[in-house]
Amino acid sequence: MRPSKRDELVEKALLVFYRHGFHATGMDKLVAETGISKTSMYKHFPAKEDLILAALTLRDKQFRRWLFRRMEQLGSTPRGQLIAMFDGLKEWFAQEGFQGCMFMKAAAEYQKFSDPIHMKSADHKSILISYFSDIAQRAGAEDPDSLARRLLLLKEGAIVAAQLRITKNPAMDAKAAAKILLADALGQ
Amino acid sequence: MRPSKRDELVEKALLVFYRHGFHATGMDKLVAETGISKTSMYKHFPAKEDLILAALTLRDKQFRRWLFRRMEQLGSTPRGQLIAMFDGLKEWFAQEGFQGCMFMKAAAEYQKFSDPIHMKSADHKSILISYFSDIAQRAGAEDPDSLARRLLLLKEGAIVAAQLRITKNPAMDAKAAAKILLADALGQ
DNA sequence: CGTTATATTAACCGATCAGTACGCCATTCT
DNA sequence: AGAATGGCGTACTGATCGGTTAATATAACG
Repeated sequence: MRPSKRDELVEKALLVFYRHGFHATGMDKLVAETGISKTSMYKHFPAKEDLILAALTLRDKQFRRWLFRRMEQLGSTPRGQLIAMFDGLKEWFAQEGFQGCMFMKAAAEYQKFSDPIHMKSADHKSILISYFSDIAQRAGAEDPDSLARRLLLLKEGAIVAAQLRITKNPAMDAKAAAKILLADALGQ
Repeated sequence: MRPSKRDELVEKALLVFYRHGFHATGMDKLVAETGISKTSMYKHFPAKEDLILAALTLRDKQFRRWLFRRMEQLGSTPRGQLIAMFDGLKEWFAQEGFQGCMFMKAAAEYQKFSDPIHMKSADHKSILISYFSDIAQRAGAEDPDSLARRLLLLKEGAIVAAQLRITKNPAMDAKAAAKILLADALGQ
């Protein structure tokens, strides 16, 4: 099944938003970069906000699929998978075109908690916590939610550090810290 | 010398940028919110970017002064000060009008590493690391830089979590994690 | 009081913003 | 072949963007 014109638009818009930001990306620029006419865009999405939300939905799906799969590939045990997350992050940070977390940036530009874009960004992170918590429970953590929240802090911090390039290898810093936290939570 | 108009402008601009974002804040809106004429603004700052940089400089000074003082007040030992940072963060998160880290948001809107705004944001975080590292050394850490980087990850992660409200008490999650990392680094 | 320097209002600039109206052109149905 | 349909590019809308210009108002200082 060939990708529909709509999906093609969302995919390309996602890249442009990710690279240049949301407010900084005008619809005209989107037309120029995607080659899709403005009329078509507004036929699929009545407003820019709807297009942004669609892009975030796609990003959420893409990112989770990639991260979860990579964790499974790199880690053989539940504990190993949690630690492998940071190996996955390292790969992500090293990718050309890495520009930080799209949801963080979206929340930074649309700050109101009631804004659908902000809410969507928060949802993405909540889903990650649930996933981490499930694995933490299988790993035998006494308080899997607590461990999941701590690992999320390390992950988000590492992304910030990578985006700003304030440290050389934030993913491995986070990995080292995660090992210590895991040792504590799982009783070695 | 009477309080300069320039400082007044920067202070007010800082608040508006923090609350509404950078691209979303036009110069006309700044005129409306500060009561300062556009001509005066452009006399002090030749471009919007210069005003943003001045606001970030002020924010850097304000935030560091506040955080470092609070750490000294709440912690009596070097180790205690590092942990007290997260008590300080908790207070910050609870403040009305808390909207996340201004430098994160600035870096999110001005993504190019060569952009002065991005560089300024990264500088702020680097200074924090140095400060943490100094304290970590006084606390007797074997590798104070490494410990400082890990604590920064927790701090940045907590700010993200607080901004997005994805967990209830990110500052205390980070504090608990920090205690574990400190116990490991200081061999207690 | 007059001169000078500074701050103000307000209009204005071209460019761009999100969003819309319209006319061209190819396909399809008759 | 001819009419109708629907997708698409173009050009336009009023509003706002960052930034400038000119004339006026205010204050300081001799």
